[in-house]
Amino acid sequence: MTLSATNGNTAGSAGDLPERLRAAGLRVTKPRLAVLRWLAEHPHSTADQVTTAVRQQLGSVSTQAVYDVLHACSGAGLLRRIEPAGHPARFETRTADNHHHLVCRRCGRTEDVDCVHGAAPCLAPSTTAGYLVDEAEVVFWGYCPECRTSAPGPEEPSHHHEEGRS
Amino acid sequence: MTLSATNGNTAGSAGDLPERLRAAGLRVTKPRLAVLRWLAEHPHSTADQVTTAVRQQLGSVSTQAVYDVLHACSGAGLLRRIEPAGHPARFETRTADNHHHLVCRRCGRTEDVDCVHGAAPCLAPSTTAGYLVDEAEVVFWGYCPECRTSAPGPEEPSHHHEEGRS
DNA sequence: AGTGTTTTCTTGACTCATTCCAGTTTGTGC
DNA sequence: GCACAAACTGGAATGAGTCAAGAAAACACT
Repeated sequence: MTLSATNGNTAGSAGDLPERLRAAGLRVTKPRLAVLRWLAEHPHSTADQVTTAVRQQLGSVSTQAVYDVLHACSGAGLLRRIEPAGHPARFETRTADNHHHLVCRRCGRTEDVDCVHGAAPCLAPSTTAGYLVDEAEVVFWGYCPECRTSAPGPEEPSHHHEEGRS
Repeated sequence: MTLSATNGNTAGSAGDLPERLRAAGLRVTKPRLAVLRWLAEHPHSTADQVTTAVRQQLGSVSTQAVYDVLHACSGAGLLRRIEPAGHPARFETRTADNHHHLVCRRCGRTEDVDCVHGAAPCLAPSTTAGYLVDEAEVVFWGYCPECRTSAPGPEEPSHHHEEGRS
């Protein structure tokens, strides 16, 4: 753990990962670095995708380790977890700004969407029913470019419901 | 299985359920009536809660039957399914209007929220990345009145069957 | 009403994402 | 270097939901 430092941070997208981990009070381990590095370049990956990628890099990593890393980093604010209904959870490194997501109903592909008003215009429900609201999550559902053109696959139970939304 | 019919529709809150089922092209069965009747009075119930309730009314109903009813009615537009991240799916009978939801992070309790004041803004993502967007889902996360006051313990499974209130 | 056909319900096994457990390894502060 | 706690391994388990084959019931028609 001495000479290999070289900091081969080619992308340099997320700065020093070890530093950020330490700053968050987390130990610097190979699985964590690999997970964070992967997600920095491949946002919105599922736990499964992360696991596959990390295994290719490190040789062998247990499923549990990946979930643990994802949880630890999510809790520490290094990662954000998004769970589109009907799809496995996805993770991203963009945690600072408030943005929403665009999710493909069919393949689950997810993209970031900045809120039109920049800030958080959606954070004001008309009635809170006594709830202490701390977050407004907005998900735009649709079909990604690829799924739009490809034939109607297995997913897609023919929802023929088109309501003008509000 | 003969005389017990008597049509004891005491509640009759949502109009003629059999009529609505037929209008939707679905057969009128006891499980379906029971599920719809329960959901009309207990919106945002989980499949498990519905199953428990229906079993108390009809004696015995299979899990599969409940899921089938929920699916059939969702597909026919009689029910709407909501899947808050990290919580089992919930169902409601309000399908006509477009409204959003307020979900308790701890117990999953869900309430309706009429459209946000400036509703339209969020329905127009700044970038669609080529997606064909057909729905904007808004979920307000927070803590319900009960969970706000109760101990700040971690997640509470709260498998309370038959929550007969609302 | 009786019959037939289609849809719906039952039972039970199964998938998938995720978590729990017990034991071992590894990073970090001393 | 040493020790301890945090992190990882491997495997089994959980919970929500689905699939499949056969039995039962609902609707339609005579």
